[in-house]
Amino acid sequence: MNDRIFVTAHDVARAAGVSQSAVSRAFTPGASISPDTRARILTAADQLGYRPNLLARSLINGRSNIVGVGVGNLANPFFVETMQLLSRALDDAGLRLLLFPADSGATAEPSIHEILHYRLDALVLLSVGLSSTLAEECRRAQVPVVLYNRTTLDDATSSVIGDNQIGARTIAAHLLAGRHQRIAYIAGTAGSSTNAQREAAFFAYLAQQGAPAPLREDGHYDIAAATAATRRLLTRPDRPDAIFCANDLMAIAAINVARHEYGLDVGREISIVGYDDVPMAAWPAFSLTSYSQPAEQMVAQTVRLIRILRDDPDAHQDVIVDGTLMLRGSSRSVANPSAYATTTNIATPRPD
Amino acid sequence: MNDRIFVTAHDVARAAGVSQSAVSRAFTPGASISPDTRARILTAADQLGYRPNLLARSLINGRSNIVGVGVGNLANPFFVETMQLLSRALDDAGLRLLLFPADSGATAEPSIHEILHYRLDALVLLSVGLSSTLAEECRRAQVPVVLYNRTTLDDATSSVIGDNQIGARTIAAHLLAGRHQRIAYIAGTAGSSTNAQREAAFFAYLAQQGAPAPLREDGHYDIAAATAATRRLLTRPDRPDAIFCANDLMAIAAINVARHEYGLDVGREISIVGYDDVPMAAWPAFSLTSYSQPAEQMVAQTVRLIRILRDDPDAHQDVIVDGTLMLRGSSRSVANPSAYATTTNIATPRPD
DNA sequence: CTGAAAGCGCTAACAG
DNA sequence: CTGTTAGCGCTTTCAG
Repeated sequence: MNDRIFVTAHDVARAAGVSQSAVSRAFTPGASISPDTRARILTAADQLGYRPNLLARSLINGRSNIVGVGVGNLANPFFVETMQLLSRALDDAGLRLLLFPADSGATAEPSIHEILHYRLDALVLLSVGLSSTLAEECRRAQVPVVLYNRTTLDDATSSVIGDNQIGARTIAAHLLAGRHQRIAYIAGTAGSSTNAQREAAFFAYLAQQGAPAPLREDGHYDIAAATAATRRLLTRPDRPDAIFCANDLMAIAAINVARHEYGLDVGREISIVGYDDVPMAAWPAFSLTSYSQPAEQMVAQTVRLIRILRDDPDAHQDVIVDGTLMLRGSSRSVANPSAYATTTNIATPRPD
Repeated sequence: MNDRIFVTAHDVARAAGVSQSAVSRAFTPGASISPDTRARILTAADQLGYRPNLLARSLINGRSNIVGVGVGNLANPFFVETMQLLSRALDDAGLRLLLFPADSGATAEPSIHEILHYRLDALVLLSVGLSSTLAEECRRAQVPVVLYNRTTLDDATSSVIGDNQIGARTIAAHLLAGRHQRIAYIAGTAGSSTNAQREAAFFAYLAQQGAPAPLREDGHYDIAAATAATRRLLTRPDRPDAIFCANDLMAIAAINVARHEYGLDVGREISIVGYDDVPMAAWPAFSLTSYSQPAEQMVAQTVRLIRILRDDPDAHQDVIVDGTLMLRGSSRSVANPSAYATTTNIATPRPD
């Protein structure tokens, strides 16, 4: 066993000729201590290389300033972007980010059970489902949970999501306005609330407008599955002339297949639309029309919720953030996009 | 202030009619306790929803089982892949991953100074430089440092890197074998050891083979900068017919520019080669020839180092992991690749 | 095998 | 403003 010997507040106290609690005060922002002794202590501390042990501090005030973050699958750039923003936002809020891997599926990995043993200020689940046993464990451990890009019927957990209803409806309207005849939908993971909401709203809007029910394939929010799904669609005799993929990752897979395997002119012979508006969507290689989920705002809301829940664990709420349909080359252009922009934003960005 | 009340070992002890230390033993793997009382304690603990407080435990045994990970920029998919693998690998090793954002530059964010106050078992820096002050702080805090995809002259820090020398030489040989006339290099971040090593080896090999010195532009491992660099290169009257980009992210930016802005047939009119072999490189949209850095092996080595350093902080070592040149469509094909494969692996993978 | 007791390093009243 | 005194929740001798 490695025996690391650390400099403690006692050592500093002895060196500075003060009590150990004086050392503590010297390192506590608003504590009452004379500038003189404080300076002396800080000098001694610096010489000895002293750093207050945050574990001990957390043990006392009962909170660790640590937020647990469970991430399922970083293959989706939307979550990468989110991680990036979240780590900075938490940092700015003085919170540490304890990361743990989770299955994208409904249940989280066993390790989360252990992670809960830290006195987490909150637990954020990025597109990871909350199993009922995990919810129960968090309740017991008194760790507030924030679901990101996911919702649950459980009333006691907070969530931050984009407006999947409006997003899917706007995309449906966009495709109808483009006079597409055979529309298809490539679905995300079956159990996910994002897919459930997008799919329901998409199908409902089309039905409501008197359009035929779209074709449907499963893509599981996964490149390989979406690739296979696209192949199935494009091999059909009644090949669709428009595909709405439940996220950008799958849409990019679909573009790859349509263009490189079937030689289709994406944007003319077939329209492909995604969801999330990941940075890659703007690349000329894809120029993907996509409904944006503003990660920056969603992260800001997440941190806001965490700060509230830290002080009042029962103040759970659900936040819905607006998005925008980013019109790009992968979908057939329409004369007047704003004609169907009754409920949401639509933008025609210039390529980067 | 929110006052969360937690179940402690005392509560369980009272409920089970044993001493508090018995409760501790019940939760300590190899402790001497009768199966009978152990079972009784576990039952009581379960009923009360008791979880041992890991902060208190860490306070005693002096180690937190937490590894700090500093990440500069997740725009590069290589680091995303690494993060994914690393979080799982650490999890399997029973270690927690405390993430903090860092500048890609030489110095890490201020927050790292605070993160060091936890009793970290180790600190991993993903392609983030180690400033001398940070190194000094880690030494004082007795936190062993592992540099990932980076080296430093500092003898007291460990590192895990790919073989940049061989990689760059292999790429140079590949381009020469393809009879390219005007070769260019788009460099990564100036201060980074990866760029320094790749650039030096690339230039040295070309010179050694009697080839003219390549053109050179700065790409800073950044999409926007690499895009601009490529434009500068392709606008020249003596446009290069081959570009080696110091990583895949920049190579993909270069492909985008060459193909969509200059209408070039990448792989015939111009060869573009990257470094890292990120998953995207295999997509048909890019089909990027690239020298692989096997993230899986590099992560495994990193975790191995951490486990060693946990017990012996002075056991620093530098690990170099082999890569493979993945030949794809973005570079002019060569009759017999193995002809110049004197020092490394070369593969011609099938597209996914 | 078990309980009592002594801390891990720090903060937070409490007197002075 | 400062030192003293209790602990935070747990592990770990040390007796029994």
